[in-house]
Amino acid sequence: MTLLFGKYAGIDLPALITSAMMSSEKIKPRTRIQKQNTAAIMEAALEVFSANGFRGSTLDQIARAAGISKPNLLYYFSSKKAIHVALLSELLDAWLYPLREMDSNGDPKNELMKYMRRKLDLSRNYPRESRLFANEIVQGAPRIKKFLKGDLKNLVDEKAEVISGWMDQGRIARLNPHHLIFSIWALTQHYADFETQTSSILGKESEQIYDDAGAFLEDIFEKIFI
Amino acid sequence: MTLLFGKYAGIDLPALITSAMMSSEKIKPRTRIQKQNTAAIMEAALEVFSANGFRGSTLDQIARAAGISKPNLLYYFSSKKAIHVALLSELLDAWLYPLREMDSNGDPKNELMKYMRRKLDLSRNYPRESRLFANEIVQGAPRIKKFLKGDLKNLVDEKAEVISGWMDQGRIARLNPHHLIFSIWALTQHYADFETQTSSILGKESEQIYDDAGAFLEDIFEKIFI
DNA sequence: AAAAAATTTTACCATATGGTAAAGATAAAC
DNA sequence: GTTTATCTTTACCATATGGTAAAATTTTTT
Repeated sequence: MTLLFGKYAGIDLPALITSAMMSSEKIKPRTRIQKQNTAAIMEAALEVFSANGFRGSTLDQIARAAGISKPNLLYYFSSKKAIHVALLSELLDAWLYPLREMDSNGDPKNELMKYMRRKLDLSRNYPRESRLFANEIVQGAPRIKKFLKGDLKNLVDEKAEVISGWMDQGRIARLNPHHLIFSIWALTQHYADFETQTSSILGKESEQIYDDAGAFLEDIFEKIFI
Repeated sequence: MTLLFGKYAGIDLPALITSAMMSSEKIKPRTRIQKQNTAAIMEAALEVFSANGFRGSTLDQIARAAGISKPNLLYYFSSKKAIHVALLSELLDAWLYPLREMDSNGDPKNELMKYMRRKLDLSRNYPRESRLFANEIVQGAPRIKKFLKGDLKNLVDEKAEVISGWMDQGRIARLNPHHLIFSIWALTQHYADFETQTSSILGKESEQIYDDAGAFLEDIFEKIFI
């Protein structure tokens, strides 16, 4: 089950699903078969793209994973690129959500901790989505540069402003607010994106690693915010 | 200039270069031409692989970047895979180096800070190497799993033991030592691997970003270690 | 049940790509 | 200067891959 068609760290996201579908290829699947097949394709594409990157993935792989033939797949999406774009645009909306939720009227430390926990939950529950994103960024974000410089930059700037305000009021330690946000991203996404590495080193179950990571991140951010 | 053929965050690494060359295709380039061409190929391959991943890169691209023909490239390396493996095995030795340098007899906070600074320097001075590594890990580390579970795990376990000792002695805050090491990796590599993202958001020069990142990381680790 | 619309399959195709064979050209050794 | 070893180019090839056309099938509508 992909992020967008399901729940999202415990929160329903019907609005996001709708907006995502609009930007997808077929403007809103009508029939039962269309709904079923596009969902299967998206799920398969997430699996394949997140594991192999865009160029490392083939239409045959995706079609096989979706349980349909390649020409049939191309009946639903006009090209390989179109599937990738559809997946990413779904993801991006969802990716912004937890940061958007950060409440300027809430308790600063509490709000930041909540954001950190949500991001870690995303890594834990949606590692494939995280890796899809990571693959795209590491390779220069050819398809989502506009998003990075637009919606993402705007939101981050806005929230950095909020955090900066909290710092001015002395309610939280003075730090570079942009880099503080980056640090939350880096520390949480690392567990999804570099899972192969952490699990190779720790030799533990994924669940145990995330529990330990959660405790560790609580510990250090507790100190950082003071 | 690649990491291995040059300097390494200010430190000469002749030993690493030698050991890396041994594991390369042609067991030690003899002639002037061989030396020149293998160097050009490695440099070109680093550029291309780090930007596009393994499957996203073509021999034609690498050959063009190296200024030679594809068949000529294959005179020096038996396959695409061989170039990739040669690049990675060069990198891995160098990658371990700063952690190996962490001295159990030094001052704990000082040693950890030094390690953090070196890792950030690596991101700053060798972002392509960092992205080559990131590409490989994100996609499940098909070619270096053995390294992760072997040399890397051993070294990390050993150093985690050292850090744990420091914590036992109360010379540094009690934290999960493995995750502490991961946090240094995550926070420093993020600036190389996700450079597209950070620069899109900040809209600043890379040098400025790294200066700010350095100051930020000093700030937070100062707190974390207490 | 017939007609219309939607879906799936079969049979292809053009291009890209990793790789090879062998002849030709250079450079090094004697 | 000739021989030998190294290096480079030309001409290929087999396979993989993204994508298309059109017939065949299934589903929906009337």
